[in-house]
Amino acid sequence: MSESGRRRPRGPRRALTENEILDAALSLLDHGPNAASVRAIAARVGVVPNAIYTYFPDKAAVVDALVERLLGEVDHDVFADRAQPWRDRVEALALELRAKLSAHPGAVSLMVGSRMDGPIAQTLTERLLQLLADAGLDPTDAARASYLLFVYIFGSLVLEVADVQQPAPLPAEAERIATRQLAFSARPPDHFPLSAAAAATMAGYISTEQYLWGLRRILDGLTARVAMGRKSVGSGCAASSRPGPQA
Amino acid sequence: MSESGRRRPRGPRRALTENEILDAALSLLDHGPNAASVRAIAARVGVVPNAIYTYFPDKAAVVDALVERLLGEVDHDVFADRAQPWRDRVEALALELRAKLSAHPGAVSLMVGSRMDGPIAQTLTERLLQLLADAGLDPTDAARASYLLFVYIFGSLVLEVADVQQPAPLPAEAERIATRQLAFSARPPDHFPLSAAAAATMAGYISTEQYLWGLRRILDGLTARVAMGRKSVGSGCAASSRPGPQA
DNA sequence: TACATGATTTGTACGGTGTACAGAGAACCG
DNA sequence: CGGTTCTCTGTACACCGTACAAATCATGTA
Repeated sequence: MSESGRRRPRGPRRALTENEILDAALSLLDHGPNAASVRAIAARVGVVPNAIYTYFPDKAAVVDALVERLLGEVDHDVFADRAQPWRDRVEALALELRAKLSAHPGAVSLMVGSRMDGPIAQTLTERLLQLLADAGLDPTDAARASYLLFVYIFGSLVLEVADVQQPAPLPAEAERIATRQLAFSARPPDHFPLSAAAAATMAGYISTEQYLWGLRRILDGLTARVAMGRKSVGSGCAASSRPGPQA
Repeated sequence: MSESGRRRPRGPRRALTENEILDAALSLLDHGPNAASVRAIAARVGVVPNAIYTYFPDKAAVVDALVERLLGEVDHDVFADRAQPWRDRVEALALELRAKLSAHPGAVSLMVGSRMDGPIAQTLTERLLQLLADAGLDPTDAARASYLLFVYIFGSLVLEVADVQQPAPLPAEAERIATRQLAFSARPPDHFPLSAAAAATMAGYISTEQYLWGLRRILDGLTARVAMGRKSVGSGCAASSRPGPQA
């Protein structure tokens, strides 16, 4: 509606688009969270630093837009498919978010402190609420549960990228686990017997397996609440043909 | 043991202690996460900036020490009391951590990216593992559960401090809720009906009540797993492969 | 007592950051 | 055409973390 009467603005044509700037920022972020300075971005797209401020009011706006763009890349296919079991849908969303965001560790570091309340984030929230309603949660519980899931997903990501200080893209999962394994077993075992004993598991903290384990415990907690009260959500055990969580 | 043979080092007496530096940093952090620059800290304690580097190798070390100190302030009374019900102990820890850390929002922002693997953090982990063992979890599950809880507690804190961009100490909880309430209800309700309907609950996201609600769902999830015999756990039997008709 | 030693503190300096501000140039309008 | 309005450039400022060398000082030893 406000699109139709669009006329070219007064000045010269812009040399860039917002997306080119975000592209540059994103690729720079793979060299560390601090690598995406305004100057570096500008150099990357071939303008002087201050030209960036014609596209975004300040750097925070660049970060916000970047986060929105990454969120926009998540695949809604399974997540939004109300014919699928709801647990599978949550897992699909969680895995998608992790995949899309942890592919750019620097961006995750930056998004801490971002408000994440753009339209795409809102859409994701809305869909998640829908999903939880499908699962039988009343609106209040659905709202609380959506925040709980958000905290879990986001918290996992933050801790995961904090774990590696490397600028480069995250090393392979197996390698990171081995590194942590070493670090843990180097700790004095007499002072922390349980930690030492759990070293193997703890070394594997940062892994898709642990991520899903935690997510499933949360879903169990939400399910338990539904099962024992509220509506009697009839029958249909999802039983997702997934392999048992035991490794 | 290595303390006994301690002799004064060669040079002049140090003008400060590490703790004074941390005090200064902590009080500066109440004016925003960026307010605790090396220069500002130095000015606060009355030395030239570079003097700080005699006490800490770099700024990251200051942050690490600060985080350790905050963690050291948590009260272990209930948390470590094995006579108490284990859920109460977890809640006590969670509330203590939130209280101690969210009292300094700037510090929370800084601790993102900190490794949090100092001796005090280790002690907390060890105690948490002990607690979960008391709850009946086998060592592997206890390790996973401890990380899950850590993610939840830490993620909640990060999102909470990100929610207010204010430098000052966090406003009262009621006030923050009211502000969010307003912001939410300003969103177009036609595009996000569920979000709009859940606005009241969502405005209250950031609250002790929501914090405990989520924590209890997680504990429920862990408990369910213990209750039904941990090996064979299929999944919480989740229902709803067929969503109800459109809302 | 005198001196060498070594840690502490200072001063200066470098390269980096985000961004405010003034001006040059290009595209549109009347 | 002149005027308006936008984009991009150049310069500049205040701040950041910290490397480096010189100055200061309390000690251990001669």
